[in-house]
Amino acid sequence: MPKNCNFIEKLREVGLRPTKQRVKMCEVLFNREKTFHFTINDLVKIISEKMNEKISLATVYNTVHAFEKKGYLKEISIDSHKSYFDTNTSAHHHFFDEDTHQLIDIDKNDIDKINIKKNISGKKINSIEVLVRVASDNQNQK
Amino acid sequence: MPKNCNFIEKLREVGLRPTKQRVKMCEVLFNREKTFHFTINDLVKIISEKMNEKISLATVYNTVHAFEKKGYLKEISIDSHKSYFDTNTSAHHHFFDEDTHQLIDIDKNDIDKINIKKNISGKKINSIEVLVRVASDNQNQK
DNA sequence: ATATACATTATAATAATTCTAAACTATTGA
DNA sequence: TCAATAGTTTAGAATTATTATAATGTATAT
Ligand SMILES: [Mn+2]
Ligand SMILES: [Mn+2]
Ligand SMILES: [Zn+2]
Ligand SMILES: [Zn+2]
Repeated sequence: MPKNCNFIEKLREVGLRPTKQRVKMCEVLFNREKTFHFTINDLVKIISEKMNEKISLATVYNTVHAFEKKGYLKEISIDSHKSYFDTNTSAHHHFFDEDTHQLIDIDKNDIDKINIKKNISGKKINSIEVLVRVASDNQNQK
Repeated sequence: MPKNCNFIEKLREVGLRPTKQRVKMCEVLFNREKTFHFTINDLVKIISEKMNEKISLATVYNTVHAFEKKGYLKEISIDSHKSYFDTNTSAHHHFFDEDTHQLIDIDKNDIDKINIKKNISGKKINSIEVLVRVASDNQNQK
């Protein structure tokens, strides 16, 4: 019944000890319907608001990186000044809203397949990702 | 005859005083045939090796940002831990070589036009950029 | 030339991230 | 069970990249 059981097993599967802190973070990160994009600061804020216990900043960093290494999270580069993370770990495309600084996944069906005609010799393609920067359309002013 | 004249005028055009340091940086950045991708550290190293005079780190930061604001440079996000800059200021696509951490422009003709079928309502698209991560193809081992 | 606004510089301050080492906890197996 | 062990958390220190400060220097317009 406690949905935590999922997470305890999930953590064990990849060899991470299911500590209180890690299970708590799993709940915040993975008990969601939609992809979650966040910065470390977002996450610390959410945890300290939603939960009543304290968690160390170092632990949030450690845990995010542990999850990243185990394939539960992915780091996204849109802004060289901040680290964004993503619960969608597959190669995928994003809108980046320059007004709100929000990342939004682009549905696979909403973009035509990308075709690279010429690659670099001796190299293989690991991923192809598109970043679409959007901002509010201010043509609708009188 | 001195190619600096270009840069002195170029700087004046956008209202930047053509100081010794700025002209020097222009030479390093824009006296090239191909697009130049660099980090601030790269640039400081190049200047201090190629030139004989000292330049302050703060000036390099200031000048890069001044050039960025005036449209001579563009910041590129591939790695949330480092700021990369690009002398190609148009919206364009990149290979990122994960072995060497080198950025390489993708020629416009080497990629099909990207088509986004569904946009976010009330937002206009500012740019569409593709990042292709590549790495050495290690299938060619005996 | 002079005045003025703008730039450069060394250094200090800030912010994000990582390190350290001591205290704590989950797991193992006697 | 219950220690022994390996792994984890934590507060705070250290590191790194970047930005701010404020004194000094320089370009430009009279
Ligand atoms: Mn990282
Ligand atoms: Mn920047
Ligand atoms: Zn995403
Ligand atoms: Zn480029």
